[in-house]
Amino acid sequence: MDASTSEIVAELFPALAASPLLAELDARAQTVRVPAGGFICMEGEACEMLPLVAAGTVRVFVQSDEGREVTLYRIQPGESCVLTASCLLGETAFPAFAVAETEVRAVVVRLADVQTWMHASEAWRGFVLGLIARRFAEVIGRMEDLMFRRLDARLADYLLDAAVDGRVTRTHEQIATDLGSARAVVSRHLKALEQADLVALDRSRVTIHDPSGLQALRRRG
Amino acid sequence: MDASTSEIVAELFPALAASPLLAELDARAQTVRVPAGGFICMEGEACEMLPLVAAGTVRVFVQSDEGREVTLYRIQPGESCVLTASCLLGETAFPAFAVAETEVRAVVVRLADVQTWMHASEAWRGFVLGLIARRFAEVIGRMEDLMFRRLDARLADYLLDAAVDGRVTRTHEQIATDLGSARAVVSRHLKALEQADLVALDRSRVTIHDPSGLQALRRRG
DNA sequence: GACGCAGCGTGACTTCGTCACAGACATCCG
DNA sequence: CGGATGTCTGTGACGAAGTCACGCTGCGTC
Repeated sequence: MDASTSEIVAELFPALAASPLLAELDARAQTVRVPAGGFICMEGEACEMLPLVAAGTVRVFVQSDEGREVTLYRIQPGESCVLTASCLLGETAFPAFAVAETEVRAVVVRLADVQTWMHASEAWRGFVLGLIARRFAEVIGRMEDLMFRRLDARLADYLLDAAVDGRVTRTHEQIATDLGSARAVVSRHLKALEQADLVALDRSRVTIHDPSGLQALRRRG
Repeated sequence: MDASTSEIVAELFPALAASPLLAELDARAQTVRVPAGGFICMEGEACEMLPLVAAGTVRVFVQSDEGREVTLYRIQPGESCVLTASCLLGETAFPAFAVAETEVRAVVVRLADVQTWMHASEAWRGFVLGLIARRFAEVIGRMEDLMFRRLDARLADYLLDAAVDGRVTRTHEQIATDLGSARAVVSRHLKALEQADLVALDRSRVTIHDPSGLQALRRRG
């Protein structure tokens, strides 16, 4: 069953639930579904819609000619694709890829409405600006991480963060693209962690045995 | 001799020269000078001022604990420190360092005025949003560059770009921090370029002998 | 069971960052 | 002029990480 635009906004985007804007959103925005694996926006495209994610997650990443990838960040429910907003407002081409990781439900706002409300609504303005600003800082932090920290530290971090019930159910390939590394390198590091009795390895799964041991790896090189 | 705020804005920030805003700027903004090497903003600081650069250049970079640096971008006259704007608007801490490379003259706008004009002036809003959006895209492009291209390609690019009259008057150390690499590595690559007769090396200077040879290195690798 | 495929393990090699140290050059000063 | 000091550069040795290639294993399908 689908929630209406105003229900979604009221629940997940409380900053936008002020009365004049909420009515506008209800009248002019639509809700859409994107299947898992669907493209939200491609590199070099002009953007025409701003999606406010209601359910599911979107992965935003850059990709090299040879196919190597680096995940920039993920968009969670209650957030928006600020790169889209950014290229709407700066009139630049979208500099990355955005793909639905799971099925995504989103409220989409047309370019013209984005602009209109930037001028008319203080709530909208604050919402969009805040998102862009926080993502900008986040991406810069990610860059520091990628450039300055060693892979074993980042891997330990990642495993602790991505674990559900002490398990990370992802392939080495997926882990590598999230970390901006290569599959073979991740496999080697995971093997080393296994030999140090910090984790156990199965097909598409890493089970954490010693969280505090991983914790110790997070800081140092 | 110093130009007045309104003269600077009229010349370098034409987008802001519309009449009501220009008068406000003239009344409420100040011009400042920062000596070469002076800090504009430090990592983790809250920002209170937005500088609009009128003369000189500002280098914005991130730094590791061990002192390695990566230059994110440079602010030229007519531009502004959008990271400052971004953390004003998103209420996040400044995620990098900004240092004057040469003496810098700038019009500074107080936080309160930045906010007020975001609401009141369409010209101001468009100016700030456009700057943030373009920088965001630029930083992501930089990240792709750092992660995916080999150093010799980036070095060739850099030399062609930074050359004035076929000469780059910088130390290997400076080149390395701009490229996000290490001095010794840059020295080695430059030596290789010299042995291939593409450049000549002197103390604090690289002279380009074969631009098209460098050009050929830009893409591949 | 044979086959195909996705996921993983591993060795050989290259690129790059780190560390250490030595030589070359500039500037300042006695 | 000659030495002292500091900056800049060259280079070797090493480790960390990316690339390439190949083979193995578990698991589904026919």
